[in-house]
Amino acid sequence: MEVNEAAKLPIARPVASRPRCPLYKSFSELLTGAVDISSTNVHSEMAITTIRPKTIRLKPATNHALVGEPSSQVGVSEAPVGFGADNILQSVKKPKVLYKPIAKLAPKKTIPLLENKGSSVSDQQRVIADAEAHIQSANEVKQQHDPTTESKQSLSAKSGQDKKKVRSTIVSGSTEEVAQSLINTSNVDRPSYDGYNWRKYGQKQVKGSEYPRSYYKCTHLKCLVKKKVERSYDGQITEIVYRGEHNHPKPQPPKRNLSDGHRRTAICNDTSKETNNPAWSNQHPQMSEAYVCRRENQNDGGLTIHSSKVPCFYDPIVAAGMHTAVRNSEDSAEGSKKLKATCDEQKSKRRKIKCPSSGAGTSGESTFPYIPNQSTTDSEITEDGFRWRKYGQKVVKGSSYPRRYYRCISPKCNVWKFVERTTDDPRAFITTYEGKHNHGVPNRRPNSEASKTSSKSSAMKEKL
DNA sequence: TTGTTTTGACCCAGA
DNA sequence: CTCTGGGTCAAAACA
Repeated sequence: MEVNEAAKLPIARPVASRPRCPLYKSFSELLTGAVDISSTNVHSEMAITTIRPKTIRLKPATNHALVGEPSSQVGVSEAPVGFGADNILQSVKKPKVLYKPIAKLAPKKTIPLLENKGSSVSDQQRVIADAEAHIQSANEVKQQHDPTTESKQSLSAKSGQDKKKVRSTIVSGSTEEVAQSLINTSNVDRPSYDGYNWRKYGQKQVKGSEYPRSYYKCTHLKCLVKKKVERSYDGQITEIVYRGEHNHPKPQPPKRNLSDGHRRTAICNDTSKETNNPAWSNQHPQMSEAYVCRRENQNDGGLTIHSSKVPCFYDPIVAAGMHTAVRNSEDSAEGSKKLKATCDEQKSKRRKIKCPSSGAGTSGESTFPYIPNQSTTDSEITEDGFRWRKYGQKVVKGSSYPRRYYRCISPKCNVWKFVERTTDDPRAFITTYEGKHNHGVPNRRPNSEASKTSSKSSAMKEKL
């Protein structure tokens, strides 16, 4: 006790403040990234960080910061994709660096720097995020790479690549077609992701997870829709859970495009910019439920949906992407800033909105929403590391494709998910997860198929 | 000036 | 009743 007290003295309460340096992302992000990148360094740094009077954030000396950190961030956010680990390391080494860049979405503003040093950070991030988001949202791309392997690779090797490369990588990971679709989609704005604008109203470190969970509200005045973004303890997957239903049309993405257009261009050919987005949003205009998008490669031409714990090669990316995806809405929010005109949503300062029905939509509960008539007890699916059993499928209004429902086969686990095809592209799927696994991933795939099998066995063991 | 993000604190439900 | 943890609030800091 005494010791603690003593220790406390020097420690001031951290004050909520934003990092001025683009390099430094939000704490959560940083934390996340740090974890992803190198737990070791992170820890040490973290320790240092903990004892700070205030949250110290370096101001972005645009120059220096950008050089090392942005990249690092970039790397982080797209670590797999982008910058070399060196950069990251450098940033880490910096004495002042309180936070280690984490593989995560760059704070809106870092992205541009990353990609186009000329453009604003936010742009870049957006771009990246968008791209990823699009990718994800647009289609769940198959990833040929073993998730696990991927993640590792992403951390180390990928860091050296450009974001573009990253994207390409992603693409490559999936079939070329997919990749292209991804690219194209990626070109598109994020907003298209879900097409709504969101405001982050909270973030919390969730027990059992290395990554914080973020809470977002729809910025629309009368809209009570909320969503939360979460990453698995592996940090591999991001989970987006939507609650409630939007009682308003989606904000128009277009302006955003204009403003962001150049970025996108940078990232990809912005041929479809807005258009692409629409794909997703249009197709799922009313999805107010929880969705999680994951990519996975499949040879069958069908998409494999990663459920919540798929370690993706660029997990960070995926996560980031997921994040971004999730953040599309957020992005849009940002875009909305600039484009506010577009959005009818005028946000009043923090209004207290209580989500009446957090349970609205599917997300509220963990019970399985859909009880299949059909006795479709398809085989188990282990795409995300968890084992799923298809228990039904039905056609949802607004969608021309049937939605397939799966639930975790773990006896005590109420987690369920449904996969919905979003576009004409058979590989494009949106996976919505509901609930949280009350158990670990059966097995973590090391790398390859072999690992898969082994993982299965391990999973079985765990179950036992 | 206004909206967004960060983040510790608070509230409440469940164990 | 207490403890734990998730969800939300709201001041401060920023853009």
